[in-house]
This record gives sequence, structure tokens and C-alpha cells, in this order.
Amino acid sequence: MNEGFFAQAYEIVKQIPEGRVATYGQIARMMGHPRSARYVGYAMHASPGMREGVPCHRVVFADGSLARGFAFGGPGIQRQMLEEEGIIFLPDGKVDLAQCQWEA
DNA sequence: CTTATGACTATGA
DNA sequence: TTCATAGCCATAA
Repeated sequence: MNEGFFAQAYEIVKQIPEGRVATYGQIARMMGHPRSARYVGYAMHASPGMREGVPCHRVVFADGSLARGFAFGGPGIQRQMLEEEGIIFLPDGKVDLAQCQWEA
């Protein structure tokens, strides 16, 4: 395996349990790159995605919002997938990090 | 080698 | 409160 920044991000995301979500910054921090949050998202974009078992849909912004327009082919898709997994959404359209944010 | 870009985050107005 | 800008770091060209 090529232990690159991307592969590192995939490993972290793959460890997110079902019904939980993690923020880009949190993942970046886990991999030892607390300032590369932007690149974590980019890793998802360029990643093999769920095809490789990387549940990138469980990765959200620090405030619980999702990536719009770039996710999985259409807005709302990610939210639908998360709801299927048991993620709780707030009326604001954000994930309930208070209950669903992944704890290492 | 330098420059440009980006599924982010924090801060300021 | 929301919107805009700065800083951040890893790849690509």
C-alpha cells in the first residue's frame, strides 16, 4: 500500500462506525495533519469512494453541514444515505454532531 | 525550482 | 445572524 496522505485519510474514514460521522478537521487531526483538513476532503473527492469501502458520506464539515453540489452526483444524496444509516439531522439541515460525531 | 488549486476551518465585519 | 477573507498543507503542472 502506498502510505500517502490519501491512503491515510481512507484508513481513518473506513474506521468510522455506522451511525456516526466525522469532520474533515477531525480526521486530519487523527492522521497527524491537523491543518490539512482541506486535503482530507480532496482525498475523498479523488478517492475510490465507497467502491473501496470508504464511507466518505460519513465525513462532514466542522459545523455538521455536508458538501453540496460535489457529493455523489447530486445534493441531498449524502443526506439520504446518512439518514439510512441512522444519522440524525437537525432542522438546520446539518448533522447532529452532538449525538453522531464519531469519537475515536 | 515556483505557482496554482482545493469535499476545510477560524476569524472578522 | 450570515457573508467574506485569510491561513493552512499536500499534490499537480
